[in-house]
Amino acid sequence: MAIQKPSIPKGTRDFSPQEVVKRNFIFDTIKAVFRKYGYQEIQTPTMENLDTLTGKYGEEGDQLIFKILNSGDYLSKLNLDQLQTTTSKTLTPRISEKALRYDLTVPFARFVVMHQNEINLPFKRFQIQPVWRADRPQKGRYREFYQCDADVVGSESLLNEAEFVLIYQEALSNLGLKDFTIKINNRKILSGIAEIIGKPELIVDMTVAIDKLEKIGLDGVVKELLEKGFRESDIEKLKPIIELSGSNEAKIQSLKSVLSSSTTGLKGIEEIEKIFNYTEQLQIEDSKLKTLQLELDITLARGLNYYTGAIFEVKSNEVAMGSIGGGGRYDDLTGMFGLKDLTGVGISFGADRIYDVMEELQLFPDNAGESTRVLISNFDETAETYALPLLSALRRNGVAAELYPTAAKLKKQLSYADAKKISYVILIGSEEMESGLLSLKNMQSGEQQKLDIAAIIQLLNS
RNA sequence: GUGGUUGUAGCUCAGUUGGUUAGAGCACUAGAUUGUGGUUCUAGGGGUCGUGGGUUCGAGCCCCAUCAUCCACCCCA
Repeated sequence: MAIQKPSIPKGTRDFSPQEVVKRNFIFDTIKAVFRKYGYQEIQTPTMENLDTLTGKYGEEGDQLIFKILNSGDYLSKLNLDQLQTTTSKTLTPRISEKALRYDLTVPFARFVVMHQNEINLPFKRFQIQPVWRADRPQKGRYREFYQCDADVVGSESLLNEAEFVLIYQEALSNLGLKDFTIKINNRKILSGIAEIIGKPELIVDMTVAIDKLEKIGLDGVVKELLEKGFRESDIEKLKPIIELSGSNEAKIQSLKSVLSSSTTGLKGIEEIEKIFNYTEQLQIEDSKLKTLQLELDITLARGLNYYTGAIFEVKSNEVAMGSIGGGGRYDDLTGMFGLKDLTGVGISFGADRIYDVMEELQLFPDNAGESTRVLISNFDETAETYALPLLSALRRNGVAAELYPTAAKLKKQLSYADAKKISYVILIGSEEMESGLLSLKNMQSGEQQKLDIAAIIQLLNS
C-alpha cells in the first residue's frame, strides 16, 4: 500500500492533552452551574434515525445534516432503472436511514417522548455532547463541535427563562469573560409586528432580514425586504420599530403603543416584562459576577423555526465572534413526535467558540497543565527493581507517579519530566538504595533533599 | 451554493526582473557535561517547493488546470 499523508476531515480537530485540560475546564464550569440550578445530565446516541432529524431545521438545515450510508450493499434494493428519474432528495432516504445529530434539542425532544412515562415534569436536563453540521468551516465554525444544552420541558413558567439568563451570566462570569451581552427577544413580538404590517405570512422573511440590521445597516435591510415582497408602505411602518433604541424600559413602552392592536404582540411584551422582573428579583449581590447586561433586542430572530416565545442570544463584546450561546422557548417540539401540549425552553453554550474567545483573551488558568506529580528516575535494573514498590506506594497514597520505563540517560529523563511539567523527580542510585533516603528534586527551584519514602509521600500530598 | 486568500522542512515563514547545490527561527537528535532538566555553545538529520500539465536553454518564481487551506457571504454554536 502506498504511503499516504494522514489528514482529518475538514472542520474537525484533534485535541492535545493541554487543550483537553482547557476544554474540560469549560465543561466542568458550565456543568457545575447547570447542576446548581437543578438540571440533570443525560446523553443520547451520536446517530439518530434520519427521519427524526429531517424537517426540524428548515430546508437549509436539512442539507447540513451528515447522513450515514446504509450498511452492506446499499444499492441492492434499489431499482437502478429508476435512478434516471430519481433526485437526491428522494434517493437519500432510500440509501440512508441514520444521521449524525445536528443539535441536542431535537434528540432531547425525542428522548422526552420515548421516556415520557419515566420522567416527571417539569423535567430539567442538561447535555454536553458533540454535534455535526456539514457546513463550510470558517472562523469559529466547525463541522464537529460541542454544545452544552440545558432545557426544561413541562413548565410554562417564565421563571425558567429568567433562570437561564442567570445561568448564562454565572457560567460565563465563572469562566472569566468580562464583557458579554445577553440579548433577549420574543417570537410573539415579531409575530405582532408582522401582524401590524399586515404581512403575517412573511414573518420569516421579515425576521431574517431585520436580524441582519447590525451587519448590513438599515438600507441593506430595506433592500432585502423589498426583494422579499414587502411594499414601501410596509417598510415605513416597520422602520420606527426596528430602529428602536434606548433602555429596555423605553423600548417596552414604545412597543406597547405600536403593538396595541395585536394581542399576540402584547402577550410577547408582557412575557418579556415578567422575565425582566424575575431576573431583577433573583439577582444576588455577588462581587465575583459581572454586571448583568440583559438587552431587549427586537432585531434578534434566530433561524430555528421552532421557537415560539422567548429567544436568547449571547455575544462577547471583547472578541469578534459569532454568538457563543443561544436558545429559546418552543411550545410544540414534541408535537411532531406525537406528544402534544408540552412546552419547553432551553439554552445552549457554544463551547468551541467560548474556547476560542478565552484563548484570544488568555483567560485559561496556567496551572491547569500538571498531570504527573512525581517521576522516579531509572538508572539500571537494580534501581528499577528497588523503585517498583515505591512507585506503588506513591500511587496507593494518591500521588500521580510514574517510573521512567528505561534506564536512559538522566539528562533525557529530566528533560522528559520538564517537558511534561512534572513537579518532582526522585533520584535513586546506589547511595540512596543503601541508606533508604531518596533524593527528591524540586523541578521548579532545582533544590534537592534526601528524604525517606514516607516523608516524600507526606510532602507530595500536602 | 457564491466570492476571495494562501499552499516552500514537523511548526511559523523568507526566497531578488526566471539563473549553479532552496534558506532562517523554533522543534528534533547528538556532543560540550560518565548522576542533574529549563539557559548557552557546536554539529547533525530532515524538502519530489500541494499535484498535473505548459512556456523556456533553464521554473520555487510566469501561464493553465486541479486539489487542499483559510477568510467573507448564505446560514449558524
